[in-house]
Amino acid sequence: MTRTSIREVARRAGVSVGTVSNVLNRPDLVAEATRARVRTAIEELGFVRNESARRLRQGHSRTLGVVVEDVANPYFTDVAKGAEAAMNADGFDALLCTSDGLAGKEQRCLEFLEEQRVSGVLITPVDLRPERIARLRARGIAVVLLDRRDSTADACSARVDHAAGGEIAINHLLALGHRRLALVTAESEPEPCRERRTGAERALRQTAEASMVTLYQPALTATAGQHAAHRLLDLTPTPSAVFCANDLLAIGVVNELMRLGVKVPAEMAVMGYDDIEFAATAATPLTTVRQPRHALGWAAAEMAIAEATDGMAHDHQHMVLTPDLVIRESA
Amino acid sequence: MTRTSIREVARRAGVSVGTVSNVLNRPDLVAEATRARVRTAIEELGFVRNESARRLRQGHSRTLGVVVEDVANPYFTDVAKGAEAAMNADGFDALLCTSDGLAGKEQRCLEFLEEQRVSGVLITPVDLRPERIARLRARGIAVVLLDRRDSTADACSARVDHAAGGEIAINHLLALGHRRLALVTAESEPEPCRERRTGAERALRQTAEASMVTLYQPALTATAGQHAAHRLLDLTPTPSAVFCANDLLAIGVVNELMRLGVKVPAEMAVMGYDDIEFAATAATPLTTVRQPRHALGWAAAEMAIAEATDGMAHDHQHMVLTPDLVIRESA
DNA sequence: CAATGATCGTGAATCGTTTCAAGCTGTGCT
DNA sequence: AGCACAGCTTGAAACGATTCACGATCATTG
Repeated sequence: MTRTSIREVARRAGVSVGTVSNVLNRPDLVAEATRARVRTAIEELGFVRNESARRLRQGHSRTLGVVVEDVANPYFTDVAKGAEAAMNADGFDALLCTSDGLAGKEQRCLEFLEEQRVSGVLITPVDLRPERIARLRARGIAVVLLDRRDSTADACSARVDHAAGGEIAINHLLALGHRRLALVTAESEPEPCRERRTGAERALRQTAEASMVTLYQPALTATAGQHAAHRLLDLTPTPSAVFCANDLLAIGVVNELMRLGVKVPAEMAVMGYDDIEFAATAATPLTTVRQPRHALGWAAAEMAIAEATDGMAHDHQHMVLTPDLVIRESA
Repeated sequence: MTRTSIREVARRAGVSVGTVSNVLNRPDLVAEATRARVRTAIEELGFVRNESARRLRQGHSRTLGVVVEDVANPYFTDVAKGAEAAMNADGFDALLCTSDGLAGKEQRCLEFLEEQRVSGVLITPVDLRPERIARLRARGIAVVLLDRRDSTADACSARVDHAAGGEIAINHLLALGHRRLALVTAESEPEPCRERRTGAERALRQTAEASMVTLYQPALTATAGQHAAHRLLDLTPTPSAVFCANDLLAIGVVNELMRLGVKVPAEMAVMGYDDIEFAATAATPLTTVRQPRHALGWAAAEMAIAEATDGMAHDHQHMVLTPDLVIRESA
């Protein structure tokens, strides 16, 4: 409980507090000998600087918040990891928060981050209205929207071109000769999923005799995918290929089809979207559209840091990364 | 950038700063009318209290750190979620950090948390020596070891009885009539995995004619499981049942076996350990040993909060939760 | 009416840093 | 010697909250 402050260190090293602070922050200003003396004092006392005091004095922190929809979702954790790596590389710390897809919790996360006086926030918004973004920015907090297009918003954004991703997927299936297609997505169609569908529909229009039926499931989970498999088989005519809005759904579909004795891809081709770790190791390794998750997080973090550093003189950037096709065995 | 402080709020509401602080922290001490006036001032100015100043003054924070080995691992995120839920319920905030299994990063996480003056830390230690624990506790930081037995350590701990889990798994396989067993685990056998093996071996000894060969894989991943599948088939005699140290491995094994045309569980039964979300939706739904992850995190958080609150008068607790068998189809 | 409490508010001290103007040395130059 | 200057160091003033001893007000009561 011995609260060791910079003051004790100073006394022990026989210098002033200002000097200790300099050793900590601008060591080059301090003479070699003094520096060493202070360093050993710090060591001996086991001093750890009080970040709160530091922040209070400086008025801001080298800390950025990352608000994701669900920490238990590998997609988000990969993005978060990319973001954290970029932040660490620039000497920033990351504060990871989950909104659990709840507007209320998202709100609480943002308040928490505001109280911490973070200098920026990366967020996959569940219910972030323009005025809330404006409020954050008015406080001098850089905001980068993750994976949301909302270009009207007064903030930077980093996203993946999901429409292109949807096109890529459908074009692949069409190239394989499939004409009766199905799309499985979620009822509460999140923006990225809608874009994928838009891209898919756009690609479909290029080929006259191709058709696509859309199935809405309650969630983007493997369980939902399993149910979708049954609905797919009930369809007449049965589609020969399915594009799932994410890998979780696709894995559920593939596994359930295999259980039901339907051969993938011979009797039904299945494509996913995301390329999560499991995609490679599904019952039938999943052909999917890879999102550059780590790169997305990294880029977003860099943008936030740039905005936080530039201060006022800042033009919002809208970065768009393009996903790519990963061909495995399911299609 | 308008840094609104309690001072501006006070001026606007025509009261002293002390009163504003009281409205924030002990509203019952403030007369109805004043309270309302202050509240609207806060609202109008969009005031958000500066947590750093608060912490600095109070000397501690209602914040706990959670250091996990890998945020991208659903097991840890589930535990973390349980912990966060418990903390929020008690008005604490959680700071989630990843050590990525690296001693160096773990060290950095702990320093970060110390600088934040958290009042407690839940940690799945990768390389946490007693002196480091002592150091944390000397600073008045409660420490709860997650999922590590190390009862010699001067800290609370919350863990799952993995030996019991191992026994449960093997007993289930034995009860099904299997006699030639295999165990797949990781080369760098983490403590929980070693315990599972110990329990498995203990259970095995009860049945005279049963044998078990142990396969070490480079990691606890689905990919490693796929490789393991091949090694299993190369064994003579081929085992009739496999117990994998975690579900990821088991999923890899199941999927690869299915690909190779080996029927699960008819030709080879497979059991996992953890009961992650995917376990239920694997090619063959996985029979596994469920760990009470959420409860583990919750319990650990409660212990940390208790220790942080009790202060000195505190006896370390060692909580042990028992896992249970989840029978699906793979065994 | 004076004394007693209860109820509210006040304002200064404090937490541990960072920052910066100013001071102190010692060296080199004229 | 006198001066300029660089290199170090100092010490006090912030930062924005909380806390607490102390006033102020007012109703109650003997």
